[in-house]
Amino acid sequence: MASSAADGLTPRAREIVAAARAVLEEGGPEALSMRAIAERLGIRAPSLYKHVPDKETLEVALVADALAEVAVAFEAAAEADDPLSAVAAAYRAWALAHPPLYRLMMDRPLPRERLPAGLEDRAGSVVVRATGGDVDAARAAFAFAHGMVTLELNDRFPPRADLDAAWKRGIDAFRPSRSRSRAAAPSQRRP
Amino acid sequence: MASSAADGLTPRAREIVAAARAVLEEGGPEALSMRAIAERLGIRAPSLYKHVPDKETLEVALVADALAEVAVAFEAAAEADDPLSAVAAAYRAWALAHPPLYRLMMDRPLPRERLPAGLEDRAGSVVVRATGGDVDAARAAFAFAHGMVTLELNDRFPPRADLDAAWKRGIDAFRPSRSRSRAAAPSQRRP
DNA sequence: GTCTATATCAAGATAGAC
DNA sequence: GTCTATCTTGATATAGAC
Repeated sequence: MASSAADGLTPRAREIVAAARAVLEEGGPEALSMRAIAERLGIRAPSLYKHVPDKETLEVALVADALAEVAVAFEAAAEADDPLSAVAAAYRAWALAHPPLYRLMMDRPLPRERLPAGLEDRAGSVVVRATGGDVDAARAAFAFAHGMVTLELNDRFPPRADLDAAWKRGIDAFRPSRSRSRAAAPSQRRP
Repeated sequence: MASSAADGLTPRAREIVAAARAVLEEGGPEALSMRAIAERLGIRAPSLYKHVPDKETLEVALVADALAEVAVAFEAAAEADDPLSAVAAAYRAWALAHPPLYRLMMDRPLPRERLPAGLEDRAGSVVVRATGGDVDAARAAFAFAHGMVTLELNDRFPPRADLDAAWKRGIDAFRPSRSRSRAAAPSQRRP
């Protein structure tokens, strides 16, 4: 649950990030105001600015923490017998456990220049390995998983839709397998 | 470009919806304020409320128009030799041509009770037919396409990523085909 | 490190005159 | 059908005292 400490944040700033996360996860994106974060800490909003320059810094910290957590979950799942299924399951589970944080992480371009170096690639390389090195399949699988999660979170499927079956159908489509034949040779370039 | 007229909106209200759409498409979601809509019409914001009850009604109308446009594009694409590829291409093209409208349509639950009856199903049934009646494949393909589009719109892929190849890889995975074998029999239920 | 007071801005919406 | 004036709310952020 906690996060890495390799960022440039003071201990008090990390407490503020933790409060921000709690506010976000409990109240959604609209609830994430400097006032609400301060209130959760028992202080006033202006006091936050002694520890954090602005709200955007908090959001970047939340995104970095989320990415790191997903990467950790992926690396654990990659050890399974069926890595692609396990990674997909980990992705789905994390997203459904943290909907507002997932949206904060995914609903806009990544602030790459403000993120720890290599963080983005950690999760990505796990997926490429899980598709047997096929980067096109890895990107397609990523898109599939992201699409399934957001459609699920946004209640876009019919009420009785069998989402487990849809997940399985998608994962099967991108799993490296001797039994699946395709016309063109799969691309084996590395990320 | 225009929209259906089967809604309960007066002609003046439809002009307001059109202005709202222009504001949204040109300025993004944050720009969509009642003030900005009014300004585009050369009037003041309070005047809008003589024609439209509130802002949410405008957003619902925009979503309904967007859904109808996508359905029309789908129905045209369904006539192609390779329906699934054509429908996917139509989806991608529409989304990339209207990013803020696409997000407005997709980034939250559908206001189903305020939408014209059957509108949601029109696009959905085209996809199910394009996957040969396999609803799991249809849902997976929908998720794949939605994921690709949003990741593309949000610049989440590496700068040099070959997205055309990823699209092809995904579509190939969900196309009904004699050459593709799977363990379990595909579900043939109808939506 | 926290406070109060305040600046600044912008949003949705209503009342009532014309 | 449009206007002005206004209400209400809520946001980020700064200044400066304690």
